[in-house]
Amino acid sequence: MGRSPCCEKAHTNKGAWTKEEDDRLIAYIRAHGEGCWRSLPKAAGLLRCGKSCRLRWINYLRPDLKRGNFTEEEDELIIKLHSLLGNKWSLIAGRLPGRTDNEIKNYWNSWIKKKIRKPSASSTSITPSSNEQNSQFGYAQNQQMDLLNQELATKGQIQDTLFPLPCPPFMFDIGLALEGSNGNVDGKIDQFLQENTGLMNTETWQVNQNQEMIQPASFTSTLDSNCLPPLMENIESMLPIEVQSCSINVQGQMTLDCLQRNELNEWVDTQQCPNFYFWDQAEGHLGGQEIYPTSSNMGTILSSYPSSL
DNA sequence: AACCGATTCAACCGCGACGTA
DNA sequence: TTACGTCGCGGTTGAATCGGT
Repeated sequence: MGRSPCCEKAHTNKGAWTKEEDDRLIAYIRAHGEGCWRSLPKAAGLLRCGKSCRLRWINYLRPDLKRGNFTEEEDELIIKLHSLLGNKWSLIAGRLPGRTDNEIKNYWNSWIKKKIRKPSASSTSITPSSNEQNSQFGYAQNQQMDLLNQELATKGQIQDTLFPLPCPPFMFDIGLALEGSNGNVDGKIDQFLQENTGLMNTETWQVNQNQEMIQPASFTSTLDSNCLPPLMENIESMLPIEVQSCSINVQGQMTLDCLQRNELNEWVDTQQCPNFYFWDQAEGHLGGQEIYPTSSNMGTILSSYPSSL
């Protein structure tokens, strides 16, 4: 026994919406407002699933939608937000008035594909990763990765956006950051962006001199089609013993949960998750709170662990 | 003009989160 | 605590369109 269907599929239309259906939906929502999508189709005289109505309205019919190409500013913002939020399209869309999560997702996916497929003369070697997700593309993953990285490294504006920090870039789990935010998601994201994009200035990060600065073009490891840049740096060469997952609570305080490396590696292996960044001996401030590598010589922040599971 | 591969984007699907009884 | 209903999200699909030959 599975989940009951969200609507009576036998009596619902699927596929492209007609002008008449659009008109009915618009008229109904103008008269009654959004909400109660399940009952809306019947009330509006539509032979559509409630979910379909919601999607049509949100992605296409809403009067406040901005149509047309993305501006450079929007481009930059999307990249910046994606580097922080990952595939949280709805959160990203929330920062771009008039844009929908679906639109941004499509845009991102086509943009990344374009980047990956762009030909290039050179191709430096990349250590093949054992991660099986590398094979999810039907082509030479490593080479394409390299091309992408080269492009990113040479595209000044985007690079500045992606790597504005004197410290290694990394990703946070915004979900954790927002935990307990009591609905003030916008405020938290604003705060989060301020703290982590423009943002973390030179004073706030002091990377150990022995720590080789990570250059964008040197990215190795995995990349899925939805995540840029790849943020796992040579996990096999990590020094390790002990790593920590990092989350930020609503007060901006860091919560560090220690994980054994084995445990981490096991988890990483099971994930198709390039959203990690590791670094040694990083110290600095985050969320107004000082960060120091703890007992081990490796201060590591994991993004997305394990809350996104 | 016709064909065909590439790209775009609207729509669908399944699942998790959340509220409520 | 559990079961159920609803909503919203993210991944995926496939039809339409574009662009090259």
